[in-house]
Amino acid sequence: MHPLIAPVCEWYVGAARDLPWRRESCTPWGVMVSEFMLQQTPVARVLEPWRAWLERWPTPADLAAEPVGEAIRQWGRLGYPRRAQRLHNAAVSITTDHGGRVPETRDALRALPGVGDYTAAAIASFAFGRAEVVLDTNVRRVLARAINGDEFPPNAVTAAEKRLGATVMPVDGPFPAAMWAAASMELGALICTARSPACDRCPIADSCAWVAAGRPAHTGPPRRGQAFAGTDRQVRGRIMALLRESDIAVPRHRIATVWHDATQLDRALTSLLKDGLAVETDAGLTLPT
DNA sequence: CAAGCGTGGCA
DNA sequence: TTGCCAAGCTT
Repeated sequence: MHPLIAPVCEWYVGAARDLPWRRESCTPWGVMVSEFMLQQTPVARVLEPWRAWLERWPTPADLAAEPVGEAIRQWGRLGYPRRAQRLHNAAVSITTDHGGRVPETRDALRALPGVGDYTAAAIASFAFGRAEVVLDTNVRRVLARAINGDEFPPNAVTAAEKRLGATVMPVDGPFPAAMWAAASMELGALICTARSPACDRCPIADSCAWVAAGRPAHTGPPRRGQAFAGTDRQVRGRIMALLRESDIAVPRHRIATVWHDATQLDRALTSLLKDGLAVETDAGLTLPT
């Protein structure tokens, strides 16, 4: 057993947040919805939308029975509305191809729209207790610091990180792999954070390679940021907000009021139509049916 | 594989 | 204030 496992898991027992998708009563579908919503979105902003979503659609079949536009509308301001579209598509696939039950294996999960390596491993682990290497941004940062002595992991997941994750994951012993996955994520979220790590409260600070090295600043390629103001993303966001709030088709002249640059507006709208996040009728634009 | 994809809070 | 960051996925 890797020496990090016991202290991190024991810390987790006393420090874990009581998140609704971690409760025993939460269904695999509830776990899956949480994972989609948490992709690039903080926990605090997911709590209420998650509750409302599960109340409206308690099973994949409930969601699959409605138009994808309803999923996009219900998604609200969570951001990246294509996640709602893909979650709906995944619900349809689960209903038609998996008997209405969320698949249990990483490979079957990975085949669903919107489910990548991380989300497949996370659902298999948290919903079904399977032993999978769960590599999210938190775990990657914990491993980068504690084992490699780097402040931050590489920009994209590397083969070396996957090997390291597999090496550290417990195979037997007192701490299940799924517990390690949740505990190492929680450590990254609460203690070993990106901006201001609380090493004074960290259960593995005394064996952390980064702390031992004097917490050196990140070297190597700059971490890519995300511009937003003035980008097509911002324009798309404004258009989608308009469509979500309207029960009827929104004419193009009303769409035009949300952005000053007609060229950029047209580019954004065209991309939304291409992505299937909006559709055009004679009366104007609507969410897809 | 680097770039594109929303949104809001916090340092 | 502005930039960074938040349980990533797809092409």
